[in-house]
Amino acid sequence: MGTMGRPREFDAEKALDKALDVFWRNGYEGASISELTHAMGISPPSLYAAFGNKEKLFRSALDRYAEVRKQLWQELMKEPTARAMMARLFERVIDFYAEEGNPNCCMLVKGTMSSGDCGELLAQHLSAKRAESETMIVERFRQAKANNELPDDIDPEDLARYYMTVLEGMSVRAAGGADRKELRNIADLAMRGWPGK
Amino acid sequence: MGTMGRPREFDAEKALDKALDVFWRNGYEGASISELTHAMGISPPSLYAAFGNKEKLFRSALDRYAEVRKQLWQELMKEPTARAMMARLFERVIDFYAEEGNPNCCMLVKGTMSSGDCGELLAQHLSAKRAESETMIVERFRQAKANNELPDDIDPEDLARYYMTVLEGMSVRAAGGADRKELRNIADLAMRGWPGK
DNA sequence: AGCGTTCTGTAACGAGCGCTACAGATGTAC
DNA sequence: GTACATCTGTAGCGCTCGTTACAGAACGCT
Repeated sequence: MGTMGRPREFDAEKALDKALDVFWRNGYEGASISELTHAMGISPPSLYAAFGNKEKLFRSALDRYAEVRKQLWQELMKEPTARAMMARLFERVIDFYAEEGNPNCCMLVKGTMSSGDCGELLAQHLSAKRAESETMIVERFRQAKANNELPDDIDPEDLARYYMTVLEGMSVRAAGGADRKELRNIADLAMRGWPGK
Repeated sequence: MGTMGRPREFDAEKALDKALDVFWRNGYEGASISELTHAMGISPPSLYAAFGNKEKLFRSALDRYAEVRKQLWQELMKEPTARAMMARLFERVIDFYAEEGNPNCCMLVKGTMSSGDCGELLAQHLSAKRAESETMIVERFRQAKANNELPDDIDPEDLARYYMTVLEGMSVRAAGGADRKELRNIADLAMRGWPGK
């Protein structure tokens, strides 16, 4: 069997990327089907046949966003020290938020704040995605502690949560119009507070 | 002239407080007129006669939110040192975010992330409100620097922006389900990074 | 060729949105 | 009392939302 019937005339992955862009910019509720179909270059029935419905499409877009982000972060974990890793992560994130083409925010943060009542399950999905990134940092910090890079009274989980919080705060600032310089100042002060032995 | 015609049968301030609660919990787009009127205990025409339209109602609710918040913060500025002020501010904000009845977030942060295309002017209004709070901290830090509480190479504006960012990040975490203990850990690490001389 | 399967666009569904026309109710001014 | 001004609820406006019925088009299979 396999490929029976009329084949689809659009690239599902490219269409998903377009949908991701719309969701990222407007949030879940702010993105309408008509705007999505227009950006994706397909008609509503094609969208529903390929992605189920609006919520499933959002989840797919979210998975794609998280996947790309995870891949970018993964590289940084190889930095020789946890401190260097964190400094580079700040740089990366600043570039990401300040980049012209992008919406100036993290999609996961935006989704968390604007999910509202649009589905408790959706909020859980978002929470899980954020936790994935945080876990990467936790593990890097555990490794750092084993290497004696961190004071004894610092819990890797707490420290990871703290720096994730700063990053999430920076996303709010960026969405509010903060420029590259302001973001860099924030990152500098965060790194200045790095726990000394 | 003055009071001609039939007098209104509801308390406009109490109705505004109810509207604030709905907007706070659901955001601007997520709050429907029917939900608002139901919570406020009035009918749509009364709402429009008293508050203009949905956007103006939101702005009024926002002003009220910011006013209360500003008043709470103002007290803390009297703390003897900037460091003590900041520590107390963290406590206050944690209580605020962890309080049962409240939505677990800052309305200004939520509004900033979920405004989307619902009006550029609205985003500016939100931005101005956030700036007001930040200015309070900047001035307290300026005063602290004059008192030699802060290192020479620390700019009060930068430091205020940094701590505001942490607070905004904490709002994101709280919205994502963080409990009091997690928030306290974040605040502790932020205060641990307080710039030493 | 003919059939079954799947994709395509058009066009529309019911529901909810923000908002308001309207008529009745309730106050002041004369 | 009569006239005017304002608030009140009902009922509905036009619109957009997410979603789908439907008919036609494009493929593999026999």
